[in-house]
Amino acid sequence: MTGRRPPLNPLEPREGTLNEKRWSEILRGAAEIFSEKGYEATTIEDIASRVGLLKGSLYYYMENKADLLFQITIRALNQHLQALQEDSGITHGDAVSRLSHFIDRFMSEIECGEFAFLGAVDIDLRFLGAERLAAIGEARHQINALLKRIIVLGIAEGDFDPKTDATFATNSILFLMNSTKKWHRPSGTRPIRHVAEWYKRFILAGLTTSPTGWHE
Amino acid sequence: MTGRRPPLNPLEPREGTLNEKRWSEILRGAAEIFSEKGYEATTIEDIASRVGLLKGSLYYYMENKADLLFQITIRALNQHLQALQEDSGITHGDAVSRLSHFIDRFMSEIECGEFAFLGAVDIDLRFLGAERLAAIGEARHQINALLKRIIVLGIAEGDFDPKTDATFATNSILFLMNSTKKWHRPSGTRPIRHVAEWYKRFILAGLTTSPTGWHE
Amino acid sequence: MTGRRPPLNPLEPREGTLNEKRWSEILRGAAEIFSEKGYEATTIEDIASRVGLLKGSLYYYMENKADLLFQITIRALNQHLQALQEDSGITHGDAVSRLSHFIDRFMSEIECGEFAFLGAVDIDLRFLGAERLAAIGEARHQINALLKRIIVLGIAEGDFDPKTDATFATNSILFLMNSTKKWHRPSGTRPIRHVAEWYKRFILAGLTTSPTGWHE
Amino acid sequence: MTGRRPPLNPLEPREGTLNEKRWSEILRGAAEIFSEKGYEATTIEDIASRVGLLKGSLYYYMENKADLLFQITIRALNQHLQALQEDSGITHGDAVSRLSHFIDRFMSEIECGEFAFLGAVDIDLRFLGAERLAAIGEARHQINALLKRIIVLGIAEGDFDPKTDATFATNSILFLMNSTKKWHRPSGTRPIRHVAEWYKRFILAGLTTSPTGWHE
DNA sequence: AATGAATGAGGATTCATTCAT
DNA sequence: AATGAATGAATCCTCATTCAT
Repeated sequence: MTGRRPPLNPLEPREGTLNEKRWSEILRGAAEIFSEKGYEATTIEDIASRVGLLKGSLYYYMENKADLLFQITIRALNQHLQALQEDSGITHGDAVSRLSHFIDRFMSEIECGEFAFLGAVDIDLRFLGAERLAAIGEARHQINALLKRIIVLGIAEGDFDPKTDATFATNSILFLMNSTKKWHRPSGTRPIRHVAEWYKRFILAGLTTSPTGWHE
Repeated sequence: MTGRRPPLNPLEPREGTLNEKRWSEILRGAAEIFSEKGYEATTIEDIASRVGLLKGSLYYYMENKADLLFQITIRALNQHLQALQEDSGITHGDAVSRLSHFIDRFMSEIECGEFAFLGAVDIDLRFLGAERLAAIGEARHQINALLKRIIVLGIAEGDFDPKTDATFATNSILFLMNSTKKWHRPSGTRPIRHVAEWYKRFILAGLTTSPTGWHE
Repeated sequence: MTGRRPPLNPLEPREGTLNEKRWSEILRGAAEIFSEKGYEATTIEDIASRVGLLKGSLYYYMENKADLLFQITIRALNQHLQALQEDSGITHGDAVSRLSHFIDRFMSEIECGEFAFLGAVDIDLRFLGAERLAAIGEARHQINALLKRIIVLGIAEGDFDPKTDATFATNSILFLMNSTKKWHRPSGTRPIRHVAEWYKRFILAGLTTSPTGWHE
Repeated sequence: MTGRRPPLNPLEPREGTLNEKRWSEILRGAAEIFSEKGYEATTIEDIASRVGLLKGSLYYYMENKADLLFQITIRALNQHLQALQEDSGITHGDAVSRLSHFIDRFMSEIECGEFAFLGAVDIDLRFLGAERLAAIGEARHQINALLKRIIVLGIAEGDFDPKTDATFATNSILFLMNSTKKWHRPSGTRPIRHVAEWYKRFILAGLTTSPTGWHE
């Protein structure tokens, strides 16, 4: 319990120390503003006042601004990953069913995960150091790998077109879903749920072996 | 010829008056650096020195930094739009063929259009004023509408699943293609061309009426 | 016992009330860091953690940062002065012998006095208020006066060159010895002891009446 | 002629570019304030306003605050060194005469060199990077070596006590002279000139072979 | 005695922008 | 057309200090 601890491992999720609730509030507040105005355009003061603190006080909790960006991103990714890994519909059954569950779960995270709002903009991670970038890359990779395995499975099972490039497909699907917040403004008549349904139909049809091949 | 003109219409493409070649060089240089480091992280000095000028000298050509961002974006979009509109494969034939050509042309612009590199990052347009944002929105809308018309046509022709929401589909396809540069590092064995082929197969299969419906 | 007392006399050695051992530890720790990094570059947190306390806790013992600097300096000077005054070799005998003892004692304080390390750098006292500066000036003056008396005596006794300006000589000798730590890194082959021997020879020869005058 | 040049060689004396006169003014102003208040206590704004510029404008000339400290120090040392090297009285004749000239010249630099005032305080160089510290160390070493050669010569010639440790002697003499400004406040009756005379007598007597040895 | 939390006044540095030449 | 010089507002971060518990 010793004030801001020394710059130990820069990846340390910084748990268990300090007022953990405050820290979460700060991350949340920062994430909101980052997604509203972008990382660079966001001022430390912006964040502080959203949380009801003074500029300097934030430094009791964080190392620096980039720290915030990293913690937010890694938290969001990890929560996302965990949610996917814990969903038994994703880890059991045939590939078509798994993929369907994957899309559902992924979209529901995008809609109501703790850092849901982050999806609205690509936050620029270039401000992070190499080590931190790597940590984020790793988390992303895990999600990627999870999906890729499903696709490979589907090809093996004969449900997905064998000509499918699993890497292309994986990236396409992930970026497709991640782009949702950029164009979709949820409304009563077209909630995110509908988009998820559309994705399922579109993606599954796109991957599925066409009974009758098509031109080319 | 006449030095910097008064703050006319902020959308004015600023044609004629000034050394058009220089201006293009500047836009190009700026675009490169913007996509390398992001808009905010790019300094006027960065741009100036890439073009071989001194900071202050840039102001002979431009109004301000955001000006640059706008001009680059609008140019890129307009070129993109024009290329699509002038491609007769996109404006003639059945929807399946048109969409196929649309994807091809779009991807080839992404690969070798004047501002191709821009695709690698979402450049943040929040720095632009409302008026300029609107102009960009309009250009984007036109591309969007072009594609949407094809999809609506395909549904009418019975080639695309009638349950398809044209708006969802349009956005999906556009964002899908626009995300390419974010994950694809072109290499000898998997050039962008291959990705375009994949997109065509994936998207068309995704839209096409499944002869035998699928689960749900 | 009574927490931090009101801002009494800023020179008050703060005896009694508080845990004297802790206070000494703190002074010692602070002195070390001051001499390592300089006064300004040293943070309260640096000091606190060296003593195993938390930033805020230090204020239970001290008034403020400058307080620390003052207490350290005045302690060091007083110990120095006392050591010199209590050395009978310095207060008895002829001037040559007294000066020789003075140098020995002074150098041994520099080597192993409680605040020996302070000598390595001139600690900047400009952060102290006038009153405290005066107190330090007074302590220094006493040491100065002690030495000066010896020199005057030596001149009177005819051992030192009558043309000697006692003030110049006093300052020269004192600053000479005080500069030792700035250039001398003690090693097995040239311990501080050797430097002290050199000083004795050099200084005494420098002051002693030249049997045969020299040029000028 | 391109604005503040890139952080080339951090030792570059930064000559020939920019308004050289301004740069000198800035160095001079900074040096004055550094010696008045110390490096850390000096604000960039302090310096700027002494030169009649605004805070930010200083950065047109310098890299950062430490840059200033370095340039000042290295300039002062180099001027000092040059003055010593160009004085033929120092490079010709017997050691006694050379040393005498050395002291004279050195003291006159301290009195009226461009950065004379610097002598009043030991400026803390810990803020400089390793490379710069090394450059300064080198300059100091040259001065040191110059003096040391004279002393070695004197011993060889039989004028200086053969028991003299040339390193000890060199450092003593240099630090002795450098400490002058710390205690001497020039006045009509005791100008620096007198101190120089005293140093010559004291130092030469201190080094010279005592015709009749003394105790020990 | 000690701590965790907060404060707020600075201070260094950056940079878009201006403008006389 | 281009430049060198200057501006000044903005921003990140530091740190001595306070204080309720």
